[in-house]
Amino acid sequence: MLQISPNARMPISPCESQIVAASPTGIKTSALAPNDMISGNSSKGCLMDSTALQISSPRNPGIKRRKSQAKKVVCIPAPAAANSRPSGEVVPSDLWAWRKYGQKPIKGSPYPRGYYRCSSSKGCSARKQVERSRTDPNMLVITYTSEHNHPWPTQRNALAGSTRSQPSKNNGASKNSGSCQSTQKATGLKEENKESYNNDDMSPIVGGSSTTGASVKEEMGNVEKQLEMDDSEFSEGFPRSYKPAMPDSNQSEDFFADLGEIEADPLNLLFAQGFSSGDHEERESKALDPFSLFDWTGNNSNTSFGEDKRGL
DNA sequence: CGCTTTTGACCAGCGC
DNA sequence: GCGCTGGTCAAAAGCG
Ligand SMILES: [Zn+2]
Repeated sequence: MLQISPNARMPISPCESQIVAASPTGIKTSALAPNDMISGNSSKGCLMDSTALQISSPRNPGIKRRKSQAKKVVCIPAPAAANSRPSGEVVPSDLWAWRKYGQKPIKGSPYPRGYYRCSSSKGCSARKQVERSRTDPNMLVITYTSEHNHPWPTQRNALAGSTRSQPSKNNGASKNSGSCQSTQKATGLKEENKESYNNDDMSPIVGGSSTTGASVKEEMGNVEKQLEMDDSEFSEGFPRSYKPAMPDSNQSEDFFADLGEIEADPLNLLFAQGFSSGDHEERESKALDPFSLFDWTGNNSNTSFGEDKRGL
């Protein structure tokens, strides 16, 4: 599945320099406002993270991490433009299993935003929001919220699961609309090719920039409150000490939760691998090994990013 | 049979 | 108080 730049699209070099000086005042490093000024260019992935937001789960008001919600905004070049080639967009999300639980059009963006949740563990509160960059239709902005409380290997058996035919939608002719989209094995990440998603008054700038033309257009409203970030507690280190052997242990969960947020930034990994544009429906050759990943991760986080949460 | 995706409805929060 | 927006849940349907 993960092919390295199938379309002459060099292995994008993700600016994984998320450690941008998190100035508690004005970090306009474009680390937020995904639907606004993200992705200055459109050929490289940008990974910025750390965005403290004191938001308590709507459903569970009151229960919030001792720390603010850590958000990671990752901009990556979409494998396929929203109108480029209907081959099912598959983004090298992470190696985690995500289950889509919602999708809604976002004001200020012609593209909808998908809400994903970790399907690995029940207690895992890791969430992911995927939306196409407004300025760069070929750019996907993935916002990670919360962290996983379980080791990676939780990929479990994600077989089955499709449903690309709208249940109650006109065209009862049962067209071949969803001819054969294939089913992402590891629940990678896919996105439908929504054509013009006319929203309110914004013109569907679809197909604007195809690869690098990126004509960052202006924004309209809602770009005011954006300097409310003040967090510098990154937790990149992942307890590589863990081995794939704790599907869903409460203790582990608590444990993790306690140390706040840890993550192995699988993105890096995926970045390292390169991106792939949905080409075939039969991409299941996981070229990634949990072990490799782990090793990679551990090594990286432990060596490059340094670890603060070593207090386990 | 289990799991996933899809879509609408529901709810809370915020602004005015 | 109303309207808007964002986020989540729930039900239905399909696939392996
Ligand atoms: Zn998880």
